[in-house]
Amino acid sequence: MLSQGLESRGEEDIDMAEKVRIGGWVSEIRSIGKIKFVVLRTPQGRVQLTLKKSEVPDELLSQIDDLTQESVIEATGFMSEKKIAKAVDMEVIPKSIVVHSTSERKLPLDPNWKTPALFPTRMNYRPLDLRRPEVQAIFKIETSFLRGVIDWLDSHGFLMVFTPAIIGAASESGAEVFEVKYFDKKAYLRQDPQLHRQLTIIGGFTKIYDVGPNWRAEPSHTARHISEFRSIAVEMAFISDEGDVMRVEEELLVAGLRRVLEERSKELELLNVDLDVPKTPFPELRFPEIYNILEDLGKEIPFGEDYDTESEKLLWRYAREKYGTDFLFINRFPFKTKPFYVMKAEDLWARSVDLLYKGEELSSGGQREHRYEVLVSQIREKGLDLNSLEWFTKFFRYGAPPHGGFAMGLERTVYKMLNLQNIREAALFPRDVERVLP
RNA sequence: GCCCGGGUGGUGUAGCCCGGCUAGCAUAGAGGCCUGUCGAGCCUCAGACCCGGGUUCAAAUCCCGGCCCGGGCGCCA
Repeated sequence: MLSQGLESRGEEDIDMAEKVRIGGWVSEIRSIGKIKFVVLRTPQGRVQLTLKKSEVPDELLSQIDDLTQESVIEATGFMSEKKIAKAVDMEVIPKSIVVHSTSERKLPLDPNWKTPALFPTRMNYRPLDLRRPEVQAIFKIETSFLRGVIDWLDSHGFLMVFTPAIIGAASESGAEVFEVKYFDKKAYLRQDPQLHRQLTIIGGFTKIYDVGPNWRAEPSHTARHISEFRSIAVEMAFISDEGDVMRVEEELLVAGLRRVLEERSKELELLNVDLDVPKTPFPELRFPEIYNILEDLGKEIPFGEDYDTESEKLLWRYAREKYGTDFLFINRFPFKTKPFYVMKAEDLWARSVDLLYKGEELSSGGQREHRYEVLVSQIREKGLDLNSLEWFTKFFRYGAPPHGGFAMGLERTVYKMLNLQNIREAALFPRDVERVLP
């Protein structure tokens, strides 16, 4: 039989005449002479068990003597008639206590956060770190955001699909991928579900999305990169141009943010985050005008070249001042800096769109090239090997609609939304160059 | 891949520049006192210089190497 969740069990029992059964992690134990307090972290909030020597059996009191912080216990008792404790959500007079698990006394980090632990310590002992309400808030918000996005996509006719995570050919330019042994062959973990989304479109599904993991073997040492991340990847057919893709992207973001505001006001408050639903459409800046804007901001980028990280920050502040938003589309990147599959707008510029959020790249996308001959000539232009991409390009010989899409990094979005110091905060068990455990 | 910074009790820090008494503080831990809330308080105890080599009468402190970690750039989500 499946064990019942603590949350539902507790709520049921409350209905039955103030008798409660409540389980949780011991957050504090205080002994004041002939009265003892145990504060639990529970799904219902912070719950104080109050044990007065005159009111509870001696066995219970001696049980408390051996209790340690972070042990897991379940108590049965009654709601206190008057709640004297101010700093907790509920006060309970226990009748019995079951100790499920005793924690060691010296903790590698303190979930009560009296002495804040450093980042590596937190990640080394992530399960204890996750017990902190502020940390849990991040993942509750993440879930609500994703749910809002998915509901929007579903209600707008997008089909949820799952494209493969193991791919037989390193996509594009042989960028940094993780190699895996695949029977007697080599295979790779996908860095993006991009190419298979396109093939799914060629398969006749005209509106799809794929939420799943991606891996990058880039040795990035920054606060905004992890080696494994989730993306919300959308692809749609019969678009008139990349603008259609941008409209979907901003609406889906708004739907996600709106859901967060609806469901997670407590968590936002806990994290001290002011969240607004941005106005649509988001402002859009295009190359080559970007060069002039940057020059006015004191940044010179050679014509035809990509901009850098500093430019992203400059453009954010520029857009904030001019349009009052943290979201900004950058369109028409130089074709030479983009992959072979993007559609050109003119010879030099691509229908290739990034979405910046508070100065960082949330997503990349745009319109893809669907014409076989053009695709092949772009592969030649990039100096790539036609044969190695044939597994992908050959399907374009049998009917491909105009299409486009984007991939939005989930952890990145949450990291920027909540003004976190590090993207790793938005991953339960982050993977990076230094870390694959726990 | 390139560059910068850092490793001191369980946790978090001071000390390092300018080498020298028993390595300071906070918090957590152990023990004691207290019948209400508070990050409760007070008293006692225990607990640390990443590893290896060098310089020196003397190294947490200076030098070299290693290991581990954080960040910036590049690349990207």
